[in-house]
Amino acid sequence: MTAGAIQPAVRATLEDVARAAGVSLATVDRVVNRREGVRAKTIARVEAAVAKLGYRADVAAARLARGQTFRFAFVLPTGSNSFMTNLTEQVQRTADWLTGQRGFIDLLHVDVFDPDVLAGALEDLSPAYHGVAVVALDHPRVRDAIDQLAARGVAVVTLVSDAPSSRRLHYVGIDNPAAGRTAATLTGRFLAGGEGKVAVIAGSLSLRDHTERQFGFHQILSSEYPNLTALPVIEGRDDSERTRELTAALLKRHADLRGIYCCGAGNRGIAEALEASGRARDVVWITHELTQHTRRFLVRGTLDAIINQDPGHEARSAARVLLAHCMEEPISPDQERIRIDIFLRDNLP
Amino acid sequence: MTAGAIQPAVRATLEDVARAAGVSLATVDRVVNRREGVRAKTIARVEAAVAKLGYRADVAAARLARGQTFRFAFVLPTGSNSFMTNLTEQVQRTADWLTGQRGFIDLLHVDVFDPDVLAGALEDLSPAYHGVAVVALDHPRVRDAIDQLAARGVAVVTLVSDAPSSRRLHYVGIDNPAAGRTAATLTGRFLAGGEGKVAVIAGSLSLRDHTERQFGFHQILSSEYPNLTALPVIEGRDDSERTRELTAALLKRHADLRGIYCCGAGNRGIAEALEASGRARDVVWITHELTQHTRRFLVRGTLDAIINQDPGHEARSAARVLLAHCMEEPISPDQERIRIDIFLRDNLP
DNA sequence: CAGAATTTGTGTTGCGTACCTCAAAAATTG
DNA sequence: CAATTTTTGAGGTACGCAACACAAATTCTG
Repeated sequence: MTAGAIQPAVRATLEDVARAAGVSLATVDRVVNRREGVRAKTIARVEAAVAKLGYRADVAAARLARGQTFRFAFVLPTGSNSFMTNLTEQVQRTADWLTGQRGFIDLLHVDVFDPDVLAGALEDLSPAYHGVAVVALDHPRVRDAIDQLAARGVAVVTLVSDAPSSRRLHYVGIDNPAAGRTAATLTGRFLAGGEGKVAVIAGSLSLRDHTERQFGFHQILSSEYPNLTALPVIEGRDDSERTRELTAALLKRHADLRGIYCCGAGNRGIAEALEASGRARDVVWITHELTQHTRRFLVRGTLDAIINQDPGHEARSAARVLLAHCMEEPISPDQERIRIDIFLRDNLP
Repeated sequence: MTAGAIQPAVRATLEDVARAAGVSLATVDRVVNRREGVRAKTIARVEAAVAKLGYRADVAAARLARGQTFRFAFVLPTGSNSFMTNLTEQVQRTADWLTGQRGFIDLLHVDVFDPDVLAGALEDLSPAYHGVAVVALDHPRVRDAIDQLAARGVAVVTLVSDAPSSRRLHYVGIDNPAAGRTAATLTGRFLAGGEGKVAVIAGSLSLRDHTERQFGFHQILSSEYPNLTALPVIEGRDDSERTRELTAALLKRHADLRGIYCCGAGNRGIAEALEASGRARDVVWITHELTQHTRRFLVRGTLDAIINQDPGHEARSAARVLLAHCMEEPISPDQERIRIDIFLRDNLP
């Protein structure tokens, strides 16, 4: 328990290992870097010394000596919804950090909603990139472009939105069906046994993440909360004005509308319609992504809960995964798993 | 939008800056490391060159050259509740990571519930430590021990449990009143308008985090959910068996018990009592910390929600804060803020 | 056992920065 | 303008490792 004698804060170096194993520095180097031409017996001796001294390569020195640098491209959507603006900002902060780690990020903005444009951008990418992070689209052309990059030896991670059957290295984002299920459970429980209708508003049903969310939502709603009836999914195209009109119509048509789940953007429209109707307090509204707007609606009580994915975590995780892959280092999956955050008024960060 | 001509992946070095500024390497070194004896005019020239070239020190090279190493002590509770076991494990993983960053962590276990023992341990700490992370206790002797460390120039961060009026550098942990409010909102909303009693079980009211949580809980419950009556707080001493007995008695005495909020440990006891009573589905039970046990209770439906703080984030954040302080680097507050996680069955990681 | 092949040792260089010394240049002062 | 102080330059060493060349020692082969 007590402090007692603490070990000196000095790490074993390659030289120490060489001395302990009774071999030369070059041999240790051959062993730790897995080069050819060392007898099995010697390898064992060196590895024993490594284990005994607890040798760990000094990453700073190693990187310096290697002099490698890595270039990554981050391909994000053009357009300006708050979440993507936020993500862009976080990617920039991550780029700053990476600069200190001998990594470089180029930020490209393309219209990711158009498969051809997105695929084209990926195909045009300079072969100088060691890795690419892309907000993907689950579409044959995009998958193909990703596979081509992978075939060229470029590490690809999908960000926020996945292309599951492609040869991407990793997906950095939340489990969207689970997010939908979470929204359904919150809706169902907040309405605790009451009856009525629940509306689901998506940006577009051609976006995989939106469909996955609404799938998860319906799954739980129908199995666990039979007293609630889901209305047919409405497509708001992530546009506030259009979403406002649709929501207003919905409220007018269904006097027994008890809940709204929005699995895309366009939240400002929903808030306006809800507040104008005077039913903001009676309708349970749950949406995705913490932004300056959704935060305000939540604090005000119009919005009941936010399902969130943290763009900062996502940007950093994508960079870490790419970097680790390039340096042939392992990644720890549960540190890279993106959480589905739930925010109520009380636990807003 | 297109890839076009990308910059070479080479960073500007100190030499580049020297050349661009038309001064020698030594002068650049004096400027960037804020040493004495450089004219204001020259400083400006160098800084202009730094800005123009976007020079950022190579952290790897800098660390290597400095050759500094840092020693930190992490003082955690003895005893074996799941959360603390988990935290210990995460501190060990953080220690692994830190080793690569020239930092060393010694793990000390003491009985943090005894202020004298904890204060004694802090006082006995070797002066060789550059920083200390401690699961603190808000008690005069402990505060004093922390202040003494701070006076000696040792950076102290409190971990999970704070000692607010001490001279600690930083608190790494959640906002406990907010966590209590979150629990109250969940309880209130899950019971949506129903009437009845709600029990609050704490480990001990002498633990600041527990009292803060129950304070937040009561605050929201009384103001927002007047239909729910909070019973007097019960102290389970974080002991499963004792908590089981208390819960069983509670369930027996109050037929209209609708909710249980446990702001400490001892959850296995609550689960047993609830399941034995056959009222697991009717009573909304909310507790803290995701562990193997609480996860099981949540999946099974006995438990309704978990308020969580991520021990991995906490351990890494504490290490980052200590390291940044030692290297006189700034920290970014919102990256170090520990989130209050809400886990339902659907969004379990 | 000679010759070839394999394994190991010695030695060097360079990565980008920190930190140091000493001398040279420039600015300031009397 | 000389003497003094301040500022700048030149140069070196060290950090721990990677990467390489080449020589020496060891083992294997015919």
